[in-house]
Amino acid sequence: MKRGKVSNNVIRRLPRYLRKLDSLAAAGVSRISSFELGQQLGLTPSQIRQDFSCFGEFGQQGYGYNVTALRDQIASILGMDRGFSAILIGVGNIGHALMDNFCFSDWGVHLACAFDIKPAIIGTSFKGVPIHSMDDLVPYLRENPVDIAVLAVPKEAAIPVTETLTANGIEAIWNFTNLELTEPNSSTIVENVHFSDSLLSLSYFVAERKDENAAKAAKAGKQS
Amino acid sequence: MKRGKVSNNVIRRLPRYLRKLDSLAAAGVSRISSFELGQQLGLTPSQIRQDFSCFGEFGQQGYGYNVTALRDQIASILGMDRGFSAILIGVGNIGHALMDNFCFSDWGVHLACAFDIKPAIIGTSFKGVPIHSMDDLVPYLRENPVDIAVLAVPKEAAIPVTETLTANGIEAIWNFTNLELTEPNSSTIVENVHFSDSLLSLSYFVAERKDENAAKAAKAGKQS
DNA sequence: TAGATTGTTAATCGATTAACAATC
DNA sequence: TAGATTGTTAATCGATTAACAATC
Repeated sequence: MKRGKVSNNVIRRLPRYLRKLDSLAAAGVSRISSFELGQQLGLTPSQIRQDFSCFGEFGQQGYGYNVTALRDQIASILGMDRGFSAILIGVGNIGHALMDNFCFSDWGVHLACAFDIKPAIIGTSFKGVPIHSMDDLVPYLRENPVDIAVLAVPKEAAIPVTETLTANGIEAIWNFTNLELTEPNSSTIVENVHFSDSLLSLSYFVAERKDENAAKAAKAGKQS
Repeated sequence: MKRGKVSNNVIRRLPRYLRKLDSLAAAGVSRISSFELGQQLGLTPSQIRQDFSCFGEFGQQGYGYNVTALRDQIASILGMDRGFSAILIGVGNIGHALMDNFCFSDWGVHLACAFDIKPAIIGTSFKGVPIHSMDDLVPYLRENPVDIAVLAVPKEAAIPVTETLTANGIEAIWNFTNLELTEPNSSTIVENVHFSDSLLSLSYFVAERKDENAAKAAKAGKQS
């Protein structure tokens, strides 16, 4: 597959394309043009065609794109067909919520097992995923190929656990702690899910909206 | 406060600045230059100064920035000092995890109460946050100012609940469902936390890394 | 065929980086 | 004061949009 230097912006749009195409397919739509797709996603047709052209030629002149074929191409670009394996570190609230609600297999990722320190849950399994002791983490990593570690431990444990993971060959971390794990010197791939960053962005937009409304009200008051 | 058209990129960096400044303050650092801050965040000093200059002049020539003063400025820009109120809709796994782990007040947001349909938890409270019946949602919205609705319901309920919220004056939604709520025609502010998008981006980078390594290995093999 | 729509090249726009006078 | 570092203007770089020949 063609995969020259692709910008981060493009990569971040791919999952949105995938979701949209999934829902189009579910709705029985079999073909779509970049124009129509752009309408539905709030993007320009040009941008959509540019984005796809980073990876190949998936459309047909005069016709557009086959929805399921395009979906499968994007799924493949995203690595969904590679059977990546993941382990979950930390079965607290957020870890448990992931095991319970988040269907890893929908996104082509196999959640092999989880690790925790709580004796009450060690040795049990949840939805078919066994929960091991943290003591077994290093031996496990030595014997099993793991592509992605899902980090959902309390923040006190984040740094030492991360060190253990990287020291034992983990190259990608899906980080649910509020800490910035990305170290400039490390080559580990880190994807952060920072709830607080997200909430604060929202808070910014709410504040902005309120200021605008207040300004409008003040102006209207002055005129009357 | 100065707040002309600020680009989305800048807004998304603000929470990172805040976190870094918080941790610098916690470490006892009282002043920092844009150069040093850039080093620690992987940004250029120019970009940092440009970003701040969207909102005012927070530094001092020859000195740099006072860490706590700058932190407070950014907190204010993000609306953390406005006492925004939030309600949580849906106390399932993810909703419960938020109530348990996520400290809304750390980010200046007051979580007033939660709503659910499960009789077993209606009327109880968790960590001081009362859980009401969904039947009480509309009356509640009529009588209480709510800035942000945190949407953590199962995806089947997402659309009708969203309609109820917007019909009753909610202007901002923090969306934890996997659905795209952003409708082009609606003026509601929506901030999505799409776990799947995040995982798929990570998956992309892992796939890319593996391809690179494979290409390197193939090349090395050919040479030997 | 004629109409539609792609993939790609060129033009525009916006964001990042560099440079520097102002000044603490 | 001299050195350091800001805020801002100018230059560069990259991403988005527009245009269009190719072609289904």
